[in-house]
Amino acid sequence: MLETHGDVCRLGYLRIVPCLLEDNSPKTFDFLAALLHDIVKGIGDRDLLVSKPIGLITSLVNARNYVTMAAELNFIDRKSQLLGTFGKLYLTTDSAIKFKKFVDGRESLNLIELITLNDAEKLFFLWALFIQDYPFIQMITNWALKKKKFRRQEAMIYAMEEAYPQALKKALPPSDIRRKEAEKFREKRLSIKDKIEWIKSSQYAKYRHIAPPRLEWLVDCGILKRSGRGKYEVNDQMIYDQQKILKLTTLRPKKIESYLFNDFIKGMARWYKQAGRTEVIKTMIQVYDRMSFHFGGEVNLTYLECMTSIVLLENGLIAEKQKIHDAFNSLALQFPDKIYVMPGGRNVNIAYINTEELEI
DNA sequence: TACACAGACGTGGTTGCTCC
DNA sequence: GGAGCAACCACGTCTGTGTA
Repeated sequence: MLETHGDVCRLGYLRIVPCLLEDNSPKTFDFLAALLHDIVKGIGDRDLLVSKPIGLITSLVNARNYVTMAAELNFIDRKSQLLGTFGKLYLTTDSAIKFKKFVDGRESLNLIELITLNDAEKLFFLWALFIQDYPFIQMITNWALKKKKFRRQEAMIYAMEEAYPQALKKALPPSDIRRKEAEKFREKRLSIKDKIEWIKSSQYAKYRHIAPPRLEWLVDCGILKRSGRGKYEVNDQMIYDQQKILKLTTLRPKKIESYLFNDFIKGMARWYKQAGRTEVIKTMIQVYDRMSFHFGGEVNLTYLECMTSIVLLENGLIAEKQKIHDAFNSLALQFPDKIYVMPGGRNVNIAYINTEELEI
């Protein structure tokens, strides 16, 4: 489960962080925040935005909160202060190229481009969030989809007094004091009769930092939309199948990748052209090259398949993970001396492709 | 028009690292 | 080992504004 700050509402900013770490030199969070703040502070076309989004970076302090969020999402590895797994994975997308150029000053972006995710990125962040914020984000998503239309206040009450204690129960040992505290949230809130006193309470401060960002992340991923100040509703224009999102909210982390990139992605097929075998293989090799650059020689086969699916989506094509897996296997049979899989422990398979000598 | 509350903007306390 | 400092975390509070 992620530790959050109420400011950190726009997922789009997180795409910049891996680009800042691509040189493979460790950077402190404060230094990264200063870089991030410097890069985005000049972009001031906020008035042009129809929806007036919240969570824009306006100060060094909230840039710092975005860097912390990047670490929570595993875009940054806290220990080494280098790229984390999801940071490395993001750098293998086509979309990352635009942000690398932006960071280097070779391309300029406006605020809309900076905070808006394309469909492939929405899927990428959905993946990262559902893995890293398990099971809290699942519960909130499930509640929101069933509720259809709601106010921020009621979402906060549900999130903090029902979902949060349940999520902590799954995430923390029974002895952990935070579990016991969370179970008393409702009782404590009801004991405060005066609304002003409630809003000034430390418990309300905690609510505001934990629940609202998650609603905004679901807006960025295209599942919810804002329908006024503090109001949300399910986005009826979303590219996903609502039933499939509901199913996604019931899965354990181990099942999420497989479901997201097989059944779930099928629900998006009406918007995309099916990828052919050649397109799948060409993209997979391209993604492999990018991944081996960031991960070293050892490329996790599951990640390779998921990222191939995402990069295909960026190019208007759709292919399920199973189809990509089959393409990999058939290629491995065709070129046994250039492509193979080696066991990497804990059921993780490492793919090796000698791309230099491979002719497709 | 009042006030409830959303959103912005900190800040004090804690942790952990480095150097002597 | 402990002092000093930087980095980091967990709330806290103020202001502006949408809504009843």
